[in-house]
Amino acid sequence: MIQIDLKSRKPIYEQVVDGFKRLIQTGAINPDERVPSVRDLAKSLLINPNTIQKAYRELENQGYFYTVLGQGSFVCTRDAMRDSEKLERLWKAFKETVDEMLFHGADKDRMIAYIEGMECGIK
Amino acid sequence: MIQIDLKSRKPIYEQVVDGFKRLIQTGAINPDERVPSVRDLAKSLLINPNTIQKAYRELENQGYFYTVLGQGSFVCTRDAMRDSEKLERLWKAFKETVDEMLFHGADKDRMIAYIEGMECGIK
Amino acid sequence: MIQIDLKSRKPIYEQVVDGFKRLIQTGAINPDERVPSVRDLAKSLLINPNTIQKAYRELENQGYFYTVLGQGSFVCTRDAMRDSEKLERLWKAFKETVDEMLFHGADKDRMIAYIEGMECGIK
Amino acid sequence: MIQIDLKSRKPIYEQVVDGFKRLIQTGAINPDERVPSVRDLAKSLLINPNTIQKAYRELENQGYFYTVLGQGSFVCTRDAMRDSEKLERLWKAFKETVDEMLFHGADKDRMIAYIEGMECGIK
DNA sequence: GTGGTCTAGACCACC
DNA sequence: GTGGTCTAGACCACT
Repeated sequence: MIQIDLKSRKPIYEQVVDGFKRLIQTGAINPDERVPSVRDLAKSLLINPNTIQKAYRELENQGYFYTVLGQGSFVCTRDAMRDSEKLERLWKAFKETVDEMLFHGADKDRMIAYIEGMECGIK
Repeated sequence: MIQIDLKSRKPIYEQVVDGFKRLIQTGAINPDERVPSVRDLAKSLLINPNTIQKAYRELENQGYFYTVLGQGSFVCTRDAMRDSEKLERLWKAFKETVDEMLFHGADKDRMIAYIEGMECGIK
Repeated sequence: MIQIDLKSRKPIYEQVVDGFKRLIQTGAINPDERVPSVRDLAKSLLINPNTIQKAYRELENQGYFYTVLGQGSFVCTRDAMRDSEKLERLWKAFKETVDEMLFHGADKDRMIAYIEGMECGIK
Repeated sequence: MIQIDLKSRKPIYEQVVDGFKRLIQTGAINPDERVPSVRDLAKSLLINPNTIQKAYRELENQGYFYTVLGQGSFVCTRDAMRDSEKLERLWKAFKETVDEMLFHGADKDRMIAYIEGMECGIK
């Protein structure tokens, strides 16, 4: 389900976080769906459970997961994830990236095409 | 010239790197123009010279600066900066950001408008 | 009768305990009234009976319930609930909360108004 | 500076968090003041550094601390701490505590007197 | 079974 | 020197 690159400079727990965000965004896992237990995922990824727990905690802080004690972790519903502060940060990153791409000669039309071609995520 | 936010989680040397990229992209400094010496910049930003040194080395590696021994550092010409590998990384970042923004309900039109409104740089 | 939020970080058994305290304080259930059996409540709340059992034991320990073997659990009379130790704990929690609220700019008058507006319970 | 009760049921890292909140609220430490390094505090409290780090990270998430890489952690300015969501949670806790206190016969006037006697924290 | 806490100790990046 | 990451393994609370 999730790919980890041990050689990457990105911390493992962040890779796990980003991996789950992706799965959620693409609809591969749905709201209120249960995610693997900390121990199970740790075992299947050959990673220390503490590292997974850190990732899960981060996902909880960022509003993607919620936890039921003794039962496991679950994906939040989409409205629980709304967060204007988060969008603001994304806008900043978006602008910086776009600026740099255009400076290096990236194709505007291709960029726009990508945006237009994406599903909005709302089904 | 360059703003440093000590409270940011972004390493200072990265802030310096990004700051120079921005100055170059906006045309605030031009190809073959001389940039401040490591010591001077360090003094004016109240930052350890080692940190500036690291930033300059990074800018050299990324093709933005070149150094003439005994003379200082200079901004590269634009063709020297072309780098398909860099563009590829930017595309990846662009797609990830766009995906996450759309998932969180960002406005497509506003994103496209931003891209269209930007100057393409010097042609 | 009692609302359980599985997503809350508060343990379920604590939510049950607090729920009963609330029912007792508001007068929704009265001294010597019988409360549902462990099994019944577990079934109606869709919760493991062990969890309810733990909640009832806690309510007994805190002086809110008493149990008659073979007959079920009942609400204690109010005098049985007096407990200076408990009040002391509440005072500590009260002070801590008030301090933090004031620090974060909460409105004193609104706080006082709330206290004044509350019924003192049965005298 | 901070008292830890190893016997308490409250996790150590939470005790550290609450301890610092208290120091900040009482003005014992001030905005932009540096707090002890993770290692130093761990050594002086005879606690594992990881536990302290967890506490510091929590304080950062809650908006009380900020961190400068390689320099240490610092207390945030008061306006950085404003957070309506936090105040809402505190109000809920306040009401619950007040209700239970009144039910158990606590003295309204003493409660009000406590609130009125407190400094607002704004100096 | 689940997640949560804590320890001991290693290694890295940043300043 | 600073904080950040990761591991290995123990113990506890909740369901």
